[in-house]
Amino acid sequence: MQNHPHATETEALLRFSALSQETRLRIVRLLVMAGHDGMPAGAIASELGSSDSRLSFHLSHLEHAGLVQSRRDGRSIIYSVVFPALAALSEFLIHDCCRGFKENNHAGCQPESCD
Amino acid sequence: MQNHPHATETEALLRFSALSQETRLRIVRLLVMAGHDGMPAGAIASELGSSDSRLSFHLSHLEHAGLVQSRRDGRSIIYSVVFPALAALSEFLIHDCCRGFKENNHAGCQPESCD
DNA sequence: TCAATAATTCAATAAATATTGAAATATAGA
DNA sequence: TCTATATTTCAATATTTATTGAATTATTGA
Repeated sequence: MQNHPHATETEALLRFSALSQETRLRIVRLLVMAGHDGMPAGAIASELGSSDSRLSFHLSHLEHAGLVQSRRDGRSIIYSVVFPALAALSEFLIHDCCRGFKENNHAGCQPESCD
Repeated sequence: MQNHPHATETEALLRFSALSQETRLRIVRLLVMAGHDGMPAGAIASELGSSDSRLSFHLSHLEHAGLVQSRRDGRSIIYSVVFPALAALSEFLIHDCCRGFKENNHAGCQPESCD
């Protein structure tokens, strides 16, 4: 991963791009629910009704973007979500919210806070 | 906008897709900093060093996705960010975090919270 | 080692998205 | 009304991204 508390622009682009595809967005949401245990690729495929090769393509896309990680367990490859990457993504978006007037409250920046 | 506290999947896809382009991501970040005052299209274009027609294309893409809104002020069209749409996007991602065990703490779901 | 299971890779094709510059629309002020 | 300013629209082209199914790699247990 990274040292930075905020993702770089390139990372953020890669990650938003990864999330902008139906199957991949569903994978991430499924894995968020699965928590740190994760799920084997095959289970994700059958849950989402996708072919193995299609899933594999999307999983490696997500992994390349740093949004999910994988580990082998026997014949299965278990995928799980990288929570800090998701958190960094919202941070990146709301960075310096409203001209930085609320510098200590980025994550919670609300429209009414910006008056 | 919407009644739902969480964006629908279709909305989320549209929004992530809108954010997965360099110029558009920069526009959103610029507008987040500008706060509720917003910025005229031309000022955004010169700030980002983009042609007018390119900016216009990306701004209408963002507006269609519900991430920015526009109002006319004289000859200028002022764009500003739709903060609730940004907030709903992270909510959508982290929805039912870790099998919903932490149902009252979605936004703050951390990897170590999921054990 | 052999057969079965789990997942990935590859190449061809299909589909979606971005860029460019010229033309069009809308507003403001002289 | 005329001209300048601000922005959008359009069509052609270029680029990126997704899908499919067959072939490949890796692991397990008999």
